[in-house]
Amino acid sequence: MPDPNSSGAPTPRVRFAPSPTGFLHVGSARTFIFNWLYARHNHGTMVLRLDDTDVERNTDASVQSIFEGLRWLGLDWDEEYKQSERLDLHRQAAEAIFAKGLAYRDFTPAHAAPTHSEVDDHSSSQGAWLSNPGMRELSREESDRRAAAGEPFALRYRVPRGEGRILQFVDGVYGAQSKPADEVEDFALLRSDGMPTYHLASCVDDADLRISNIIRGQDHLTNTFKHLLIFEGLGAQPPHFAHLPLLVAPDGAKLSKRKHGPVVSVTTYRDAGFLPQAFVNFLCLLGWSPKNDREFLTLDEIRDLFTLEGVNRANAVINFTDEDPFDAKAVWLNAEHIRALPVEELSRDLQPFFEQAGFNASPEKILAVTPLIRERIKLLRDAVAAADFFFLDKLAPYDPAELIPQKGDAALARRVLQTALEVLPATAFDHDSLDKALRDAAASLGLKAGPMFQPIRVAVCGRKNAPPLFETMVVLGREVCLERIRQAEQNLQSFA
RNA sequence: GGCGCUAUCGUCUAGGGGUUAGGACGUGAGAUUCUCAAUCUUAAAACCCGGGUUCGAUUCCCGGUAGCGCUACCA
Repeated sequence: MPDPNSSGAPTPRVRFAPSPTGFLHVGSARTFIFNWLYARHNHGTMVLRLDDTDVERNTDASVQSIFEGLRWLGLDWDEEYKQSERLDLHRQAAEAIFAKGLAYRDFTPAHAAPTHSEVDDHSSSQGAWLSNPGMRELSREESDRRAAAGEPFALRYRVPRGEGRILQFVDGVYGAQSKPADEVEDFALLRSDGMPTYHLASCVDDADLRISNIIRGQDHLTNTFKHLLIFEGLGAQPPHFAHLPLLVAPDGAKLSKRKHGPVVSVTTYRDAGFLPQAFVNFLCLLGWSPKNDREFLTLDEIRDLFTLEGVNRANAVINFTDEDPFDAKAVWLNAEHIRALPVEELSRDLQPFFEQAGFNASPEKILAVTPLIRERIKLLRDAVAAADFFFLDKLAPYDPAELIPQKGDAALARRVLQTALEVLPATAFDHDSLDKALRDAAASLGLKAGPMFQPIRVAVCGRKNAPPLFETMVVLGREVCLERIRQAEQNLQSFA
């Protein structure tokens, strides 16, 4: 294994190991991002591993969705594995642990063991469940005999008892962690159908793939003690662990598809017109800080600044409501990234949104429109509503009263439009010429800019709020502008 | 129930034994422009509670409370 570093220090290997039981979750995406940042910051290797040992819940659609999400984020990885293709390895490992006497067969029928809720119900019961009665003590002979007879069993780790053994590790985020082995239950390694559990498969693969740093959600913090035991059973050096604070909903609950809907899926952000770099920027700021008051950051900057020391320990709330599904800060960051994008690039990103809206939008036209709307949109999809009048052949119907400026009446509005109609045919359609011609016209009418431009703006755009008038007229062209102003003038006639 | 983790403005966070507790989003007010947006200025807004330690705690320690996690033959 060649080391690209000249320093001689081993290069870290990290992994992102999603289980394909649903779409790519924003929490998973963040875990992926943090792993990526750690890997790339340290010139290490990023491994993607599909943890698909739960045959019941895995789906191909989910695998597709996860890849789709990851590809959208624009972050790469170096190696790729599927846990389901490594079953033999897991079983061999289980066999080896069993052979060392570090695991035992538990013939208790599945579901016969007390569940969590049952333990809760029996408020009289003290402490945690540690093992099923009798199973740990079964003699090897009897165990072998029952197994040979075909009786189903789960394989459980024989957690050291009564030795006063303290399990410990130093977490990259949470610091020194320790727990008496006596408080760790005899967790399962193999299910009664012979399939490895998450704990086993995960550790075996981490060991086999020589993962040096495990960066994952804090929900695994206490599981780590079990994992330490498995690595020990494997005779492998445990990797370094770092746990990330969880992303939670505004009500403090863990994000879930069932409870919170599509806002937990990264494709929802993509479809709404988030830029991947903005989304990544936002997610990084949830639980991590560069500690220098900077918030708008490029991927390169984040990668350079990223350290585990900058990771926070408290859960982070991602804000959303039914009316407003996106965190305001995410939206703001997106607007910032939109404005930071070169016009050509932004206009390319906008194309699919215009197409989806059914507009006849050529790349040239979009390129011309982009600078006019780029400061007026927060999400890419906002462009459709912001720029519709550039692409529509016929303006959507609007209230002619809109044409009348603040302090004025229909007669004034008509005079403005008529004047524009007289002046425009002889005016060159560039910014400066329009500016001069229209301002001169306003002066001749004894009007200020506001009352002069407003009727024209509404006539041309079909609404009061729009991009700057002259730029807009240039893009629209003389014919369209004249036509729309004529139309507006007529609307006003019938209105008065 | 047991074990663990966490606790600074509404939210994301910086800070740390003595600070006017800093920044950002959002919100209010104002400035500016042909509207909107952007931009600028500005305002309101926080150290969970109780005990220690200390000359002095928001910061360190302990306890409480709350939230979250684990406590599955889910991951």
